[in-house]
Parts: sequence; C-alpha cells; structure tokens
Amino acid sequence: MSSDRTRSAILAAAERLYADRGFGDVTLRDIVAEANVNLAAVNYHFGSKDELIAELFVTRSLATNRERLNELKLAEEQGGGRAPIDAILHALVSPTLRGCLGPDREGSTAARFMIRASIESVPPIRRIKNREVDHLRKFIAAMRRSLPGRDDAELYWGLHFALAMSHHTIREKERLTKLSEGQCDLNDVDAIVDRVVSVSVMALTAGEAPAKKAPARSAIPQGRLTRQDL
Amino acid sequence: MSSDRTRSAILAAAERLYADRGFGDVTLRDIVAEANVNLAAVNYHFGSKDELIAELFVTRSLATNRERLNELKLAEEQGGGRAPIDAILHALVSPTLRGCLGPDREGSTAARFMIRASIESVPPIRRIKNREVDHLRKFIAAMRRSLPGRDDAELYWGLHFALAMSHHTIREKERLTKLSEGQCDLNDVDAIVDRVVSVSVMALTAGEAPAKKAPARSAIPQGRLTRQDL
DNA sequence: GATAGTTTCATACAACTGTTTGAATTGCAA
DNA sequence: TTGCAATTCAAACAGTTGTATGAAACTATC
Repeated sequence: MSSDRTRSAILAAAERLYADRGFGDVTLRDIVAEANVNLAAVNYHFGSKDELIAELFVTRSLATNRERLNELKLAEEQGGGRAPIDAILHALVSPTLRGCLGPDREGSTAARFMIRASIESVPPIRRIKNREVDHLRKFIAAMRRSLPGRDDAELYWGLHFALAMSHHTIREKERLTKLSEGQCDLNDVDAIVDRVVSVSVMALTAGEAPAKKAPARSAIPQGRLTRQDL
Repeated sequence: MSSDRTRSAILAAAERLYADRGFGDVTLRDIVAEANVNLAAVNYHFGSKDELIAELFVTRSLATNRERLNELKLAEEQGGGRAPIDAILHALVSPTLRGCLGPDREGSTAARFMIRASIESVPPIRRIKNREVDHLRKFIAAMRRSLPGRDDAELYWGLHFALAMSHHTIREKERLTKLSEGQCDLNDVDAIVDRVVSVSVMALTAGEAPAKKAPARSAIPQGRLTRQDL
C-alpha cells in the first residue's frame, strides 16, 4: 500500500534529521519536507510527534537487545548454562559499542540516532528506557550463575559500571578524541570492547581469590592521605 | 541595589524550577512567576534565556572545578609534588559525587540542577562543557607524574572511565536503585567514591607490576612530544 | 462502475515561545 | 528639588509549534 511508503518515508526522514540535528532543532515540518509528505501524515500515521520518536527508538533498541540476548544465549550454551563472566559482559556492551562506534558507522543513520538519543534524552525516550529494567535483569541472572557466591549488590555495581563505560564512551567520543589529541583510537571498536569488558571484570572480581570465598571488598591499598571531606 | 535582588531572585527561581521540572518544561514565564518579577527582567539582566542557563551552569561547575583542584593540590603537596594515583582520582570524582549524591543532598537545589544538566544537556550547557578540556588536562598532568612511564593513552582512558562511572552513577541513580531493588546504597557516598576510585585505579594499573620499577614496557623510545601546557 | 474505506492534502487553529518596546517608576547625585 | 540614569512594568510582537479539520484523491471490493 502507498500508506506504508508514507509511513516509512517519515520514519527514515525523522531518524536522519534527528540524528544529524538533534531532537530540539527538528520540527515536524522539517521532517515532512524531508520526506516529501504532507504535514498531517505524521499525526495520521503515528498519532503524535512523541509516538513517532518512541517508535524510532523502540525499533532500534529492540534490535540491540535482541543482539545482546543472542550473544548471551550463545555464550551460556557453550559454557553449559554457565557463561564466563567476560563473555556475559561482552554480550552486554558489544552490540551497543559496535553499533555506535567505528569508522564505517559514521555514516549509519541508526547509530547516529542512538547516539543522539543517548545525549539528548527527550521524554518519550526516557519513558522507554525506564522499561529496560527487565532486560537487564536477564544479565544479572546470568552473572549470578557465573559468579555464585557474589553479593547481588556487587553484580549490580559491575553491570552498572559496564554500562557506564560503554555509554559514556559513545556519548563523549568526540571529547575523548579531542582531550587525548587522537591518542585514544575511537575507531578500534574491538579494543574498546575488550577494554570495557576487562575493567568490568576487574570491578567484579576484585579482592576475590580464585577460590570462592565471601566477598571481601576493597582490594585497593588505602594509600590515600586525606580522607576527610572538603 | 534592588537590581541585585531581582537578578538573584531570577537565578534562584530558575535553578529551582529547572532542577525540579527540567529545561524542556520550564518557560521564562514560569521563572518570573516563581521569582515575582517582571517578564522583561530576564532579558534586561541576562540578555537571553540561554545566557541565564549558562550563568547558572557556569557558577556551579566553577565551584566543582575549584573543589577538585583544591583537593588535587593538597594531595600533590602531601606527596611532594607527586600524588598517589588514587588520591588524584579521588580529587577528580569526589566533589561531583559528593555534591549530587547522598541523603541530605536530595534537598539541595544546586545538586538537583547539576543532575538535571547532566541528564538533559541543552545547547548552552553543552557549549560550556566543551571548554572543560583544559581543566581535565591538569588531572592528566598529575596522573602522568604519578604513573611515569604509562602510555598517555592509558591515562586518558583511565580518566575517561572514572568520569564515566561517576557521571553515570549520578545520572542513573534512580534506575540503579530500582534495578537493584535497593541493594545498591546510593546514599553511602563515601563507599561509592571508594568504589569508583578503586575500579579506576585497577583500570590504570592493570598488567603493571606492583613494584615501582622503570617503565620496562615501552620498547619504543619516548619520542612522543611532551605536554607543555598547564 | 458505484461504493465504502483509506489515505492525502491545504489550511486553519490555538496556544505558547523568547524577545522587544516605550512609558512609568525608582534611586541617587548635584 | 531637580535631573539623570537605572530599573521595572504592562503590553504587544513576531514567530513557531504540534494538532485538528474537512474536503479531495485514491484504492479495492462488490
């Protein structure tokens, strides 16, 4: 049907414009001009501007989640239902990093859109992100199987830091390049994934002897001098 | 002068409203109503809405940077010009985390404003953040003194990850609480600072022998240009 | 080929936005 | 007091925004 053509033309134009110029700078009139459709078509096909944005974001983040779970499932199968912790973290961060970083991905509209969504965070997107909890719980469950005996809180912190590093790298990749004057290679995605994973693994297994014992926190020598607040 | 009263009433009202409802939802009319001043006063005293936001953000972030540098200076003095790496990272992340987390800070308008600025990121704030590079270079310089022989790229990555973990913790503190069902205590700021610092130290010193020895790693003679700035 | 349902279109709407204007008011100095 | 500048004020401005409307054009079914 010609209705589908209009619908997808709007989606494509919106994603491209939002990716390039951000949510704050793009109006429905910009989108319909880019898509060569009538202004009313947006409300006809999507109901409202927010629902259009939501559909864009849901589509992309469902794809990412699917990738993550595929990789997790594969790792758990290979480990007999118990994947090594680095494989779990790899499954968590690799799809996002791979999707948003790298030299060729510069031209990927979808990737640039997701970066923009990570930087700007408008209400419809925030609402969706808040429902992501269930998805993350699956990774917590896998981590629990992989590191039995660990405090749950430790697992949450490890997952939290893994996401922190990968999201912050995506969001600030330009600033890190500028700060490091190009010495941090943001195009070598594999190296970045490895780096994020290995730091996350260290965070999760710090102070833990190879044997399983109770969690003894803070493996770092407390050599700091002034501990009092400012 | 009564002009100062108007000016600061606007600043206070704007910070409170932005902190509570976000930049997207607050108009100049909301602000002047809250401040009990005339609408035109904003443009009279600040020139434009963006300049008002910029002034709010600059004030708060200058204060944070000052705190950071004070703590860094203290640590370097105590170490004879060479602070231990964990003290440097502590100086970097502690002021921000301490300012934005913790039980009592719930009521701090300034802290809530900075969290909001981290989540929403409007153009005037982004412009200011991009000038933060010089400030971060001072920490890179301190890290270079603390870990001589380390590749610069490693230092940049370490600093980047430290900021990633602290910013992401601030920005996502509600989601982490919800995900962990309260098992991650976001009120124990000291523990969080320690955690972020210790993971950052691990990231920076991984694969490096604990003993203090000359940089036996780099086979390449250090022909790299040494930083001159700062 | 008439009909019913879907999709497109031009246009209007209603509300809200940041900013400007020019006259009133205030505060202070001479 | 007078005069002058700084400040406040109500009002309007000029533009943009997302959304709604009702007629027109299309499409597929009978």
